[in-house]
Amino acid sequence: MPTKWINGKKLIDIKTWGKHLLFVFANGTVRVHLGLFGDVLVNERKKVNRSFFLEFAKGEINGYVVRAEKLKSSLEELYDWRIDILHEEFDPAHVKTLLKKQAGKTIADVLMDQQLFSGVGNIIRNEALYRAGIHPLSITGKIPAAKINRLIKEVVAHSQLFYQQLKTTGNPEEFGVYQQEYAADGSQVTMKILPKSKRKIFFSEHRQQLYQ
DNA sequence: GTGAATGTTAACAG
DNA sequence: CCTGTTAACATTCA
Repeated sequence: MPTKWINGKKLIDIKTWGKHLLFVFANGTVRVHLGLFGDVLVNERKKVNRSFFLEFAKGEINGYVVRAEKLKSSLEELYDWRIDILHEEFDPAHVKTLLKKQAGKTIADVLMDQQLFSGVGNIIRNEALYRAGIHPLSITGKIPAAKINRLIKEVVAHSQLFYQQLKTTGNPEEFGVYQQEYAADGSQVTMKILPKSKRKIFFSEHRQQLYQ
């Protein structure tokens, strides 16, 4: 990534939007995405080459196996914080209006759509659906409103929990359904590989209702 | 050594 | 042109 434009500029702010990590400078913003294997370390280095770094008078930020690029437009233009599941501006009502346009898709696909639920990944998808009692292959438009409300609540609650666990212990606690043989309630877990994304979904036939 | 894993996107096929 | 599929990226752990 060309970094000349940052040289000598002051880092004003660090923001996040879903899985995007944003370093804000007066003359532009750098977006860093960790993908599957990425790491960002502060005042620490690994042996392998950094794919991104910021060096300050005191201290440095190092990115490994990350994609970094300068944003082509302003933050306001690119990011709507009403759909960022960990942001204070997260707006369930707004998300629900967006959901109406996705009525025909499965809820598993919709949950991973970063333009609806920015920040949801495969673990949170599986865990939130289990907690909400919704089968991942349910058709979004067929799910009762109360269940959708519950799901949105669980998405936020689980991502907050996940974040706290990673922050304190560095590891997620035991999952309720993800990569489990038996779910938290003791019921048998089924695993399926989604056709398009090839990602694995885990669910309990017993506890998660299929709406179709 | 093998395979799979918290993700996204470019390239390609039809 | 639109939709869907595959490959690529490159690391760590079991």
